Amino acid sequence: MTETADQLYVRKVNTVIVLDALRRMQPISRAGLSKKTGLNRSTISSIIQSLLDIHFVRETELVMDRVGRPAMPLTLDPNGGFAIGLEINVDYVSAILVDFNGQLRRKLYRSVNTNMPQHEILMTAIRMTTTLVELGREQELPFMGIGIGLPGVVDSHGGKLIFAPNLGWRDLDIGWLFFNEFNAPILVENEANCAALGEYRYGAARGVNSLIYLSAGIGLGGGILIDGEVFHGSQGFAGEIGHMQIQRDGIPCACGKRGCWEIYVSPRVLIENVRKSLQQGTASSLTPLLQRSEYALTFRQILEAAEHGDGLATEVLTQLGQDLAAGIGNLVNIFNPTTIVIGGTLTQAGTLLIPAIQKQLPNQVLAGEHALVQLVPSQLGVDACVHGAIALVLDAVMRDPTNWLN
Amino acid sequence: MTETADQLYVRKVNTVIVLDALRRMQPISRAGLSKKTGLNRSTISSIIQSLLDIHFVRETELVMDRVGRPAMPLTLDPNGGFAIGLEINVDYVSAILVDFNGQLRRKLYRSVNTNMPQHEILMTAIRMTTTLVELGREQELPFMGIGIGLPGVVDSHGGKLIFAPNLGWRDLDIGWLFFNEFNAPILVENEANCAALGEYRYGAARGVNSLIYLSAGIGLGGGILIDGEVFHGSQGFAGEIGHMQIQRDGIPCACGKRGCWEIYVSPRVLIENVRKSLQQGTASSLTPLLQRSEYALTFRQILEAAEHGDGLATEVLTQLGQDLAAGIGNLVNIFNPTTIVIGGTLTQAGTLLIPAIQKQLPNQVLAGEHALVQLVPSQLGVDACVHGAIALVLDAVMRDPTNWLN
DNA sequence: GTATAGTTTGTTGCGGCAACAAACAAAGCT
DNA sequence: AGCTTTGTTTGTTGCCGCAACAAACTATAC
Repeated sequence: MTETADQLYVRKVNTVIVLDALRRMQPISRAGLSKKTGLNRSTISSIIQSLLDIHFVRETELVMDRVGRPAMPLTLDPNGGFAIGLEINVDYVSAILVDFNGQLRRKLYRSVNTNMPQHEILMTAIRMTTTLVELGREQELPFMGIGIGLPGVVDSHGGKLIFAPNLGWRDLDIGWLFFNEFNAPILVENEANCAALGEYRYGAARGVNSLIYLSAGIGLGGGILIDGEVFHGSQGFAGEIGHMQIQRDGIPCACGKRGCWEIYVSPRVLIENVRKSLQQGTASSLTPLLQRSEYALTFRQILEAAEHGDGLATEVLTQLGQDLAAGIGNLVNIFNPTTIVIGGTLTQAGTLLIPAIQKQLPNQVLAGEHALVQLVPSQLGVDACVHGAIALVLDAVMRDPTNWLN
Repeated sequence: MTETADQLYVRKVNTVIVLDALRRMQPISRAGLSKKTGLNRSTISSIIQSLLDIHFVRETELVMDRVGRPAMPLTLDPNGGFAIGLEINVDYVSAILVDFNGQLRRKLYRSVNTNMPQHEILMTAIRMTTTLVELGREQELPFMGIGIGLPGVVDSHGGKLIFAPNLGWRDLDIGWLFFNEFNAPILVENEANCAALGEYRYGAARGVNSLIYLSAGIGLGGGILIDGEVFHGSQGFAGEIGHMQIQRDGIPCACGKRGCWEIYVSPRVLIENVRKSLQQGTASSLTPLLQRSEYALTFRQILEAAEHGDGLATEVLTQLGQDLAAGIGNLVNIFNPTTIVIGGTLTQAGTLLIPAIQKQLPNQVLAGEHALVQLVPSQLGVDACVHGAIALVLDAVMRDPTNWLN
């Protein structure tokens, strides 16, 4: 049974249109909103009045720069409420408090590791969230909800974590857990999807409503946005682009297949390969680093070596670029997105790799130059996920403000 | 500027809901519609009256099978209008006339070939369409539009063909051409997308609103439906799954890359491979066929040979199954669709290959058994495209009946 | 066989609500 | 003073939900 329409529905639709226009074009006057949305001035006035009543919108200072009666600019009211964005990842938990107008108010960060038992990590996350909730309450702001980003397969509709291989977690009803604790809307989403949403709302792909976020670190995750909405597939398992097979008889992957994309482009695997080459005696400026400590080699060091002309580093990174281009080409052929955001550890390689891949792409894509894709490095970095989590909460409120009116 | 809501919009939304419910559940009474949609009986009565007026709906015979006042069953009225579905392909042009209730009234088919100049093929298509339009007009039905399916990259928004490699056509404003000729709505779409829509509305995947249609013949095309809508990507180039690279150092493809999926699974390439093996003297029950004529070998013959236990045919088809499974696995990891429809020439291999692939898929998919995908052979065969073209037209009318009311 | 009760369908009139149009007040600019 | 633009007020229009009602049938008792 699809949602039927009546007067209440009309009001809701128009309120959402006004809120969205306001968010994107603030500050803007009632008359301006009327022009932008096509709604009558009197209608705008009425809707704005409802939004003023609940502190979703506030008036600022009259501006008298033109002929005619001066306009009263409106903005989203920071005092409308607050949302919390939370990311539980393999080596850290991060949480932020953001007000209704999208301003960051507080940020918390704690290191964790996979040796810690599940409940300890969860308790850490809950404590951090509690701190932020109390902070928001002190400022007398309504609490709008918590967005949670997790590194695994998520049933975002049911608010459950299905499987997080790198955490070693399985079948955890985290939505229920947090709802019991905080009694507010809880929105759970895959980490890469969150990051995609974050870059779309506040980062490198602002306003680009068809994008793919590549989250390369330990594995290779993908967040897909179509029409500004996270793409889940029919059961919520979409976006596992890291295990796209690009070499049928390739290197075995932990997933059981061979030649998965992530084996060729994951920074972790790349570091491993460099280490092996060094141990086999390949000459490189990186050799001393490895001798100093077993775990010294980082992706950044390899990058710097390449920038200084090191042969091994350059070779490995060139190969990485080609492997990245192959997979990205496949994605473009399949999705034809406007933008691809390179996130995770790979972001660091942005300036070095992106131009090379960008140049190579037309050869990888059937539509050639027609299918213009913009490759950009992540702008929010590790914060992309928590900001996306915030967007989950605020979007939900903006899309259905009914519960908040009156 | 998003579409704002007012009373007219309310009426439109509810009319669409009623039409859709009616299409799916006909015959159904006003009271039944009220229960199914949640709209009040009086509202349903009012909307149905408008639809009766324009012959979109008709009343049938009272049924008196239960207690209470007998119900008046309603159906879509075939006399509401007619649509034409057209497919211009490499070796044939096909056109059908269908009434508003989806009933096939007439079907035309003509062989063409790539030696014919573009304008001759177009004239053939226009003549066939003219015949059908006249037929519809004779029956005094309103003309609702023409859907056109083409084997190439299409700008469906602008109604233009961008590039059709197998036809050798490029930059053809076919929407404008047909609009000038017939002065009715013209909807242009890629052939595989049309077929996907056809199977979704009338064929093997009825009601499954997340599906991928694999159109394997000369190349390998893909039609993607998300939420029952054709997925175009940001510029309309999405769905080129045939040129997904599954073997980075694989066989060179006509597109310039190596190891594209379609080289491994296209029936045409498969036949070529069998022919080469035979010429190199591999023992097989197919050898006599090849000796009879250079062009005798068909996909069906290879299938039949395999069914009779021929070694070469079995080997080649087993390999095909594995290659299909690899690409399908990638697609499932990326899209997690409910259903994948195997169309084109490959349909014939359905009973032989599908069980094998289905069994192998959990190994190819990260979510394993969780991501349930149903593989089914095409039901409409070569007619899938024209039926999808019809759906394009009828869906457009059903989604915005405003122009037809009054 | 007839009368009465009960059920379901579809229609009608009314109230409420939201958007729109038009008229108007406010407050500046030229 | 006239013009321009903003925002409010008032009256109108159209649609949906609600509740009452008529219509038309079945069920059941006598």
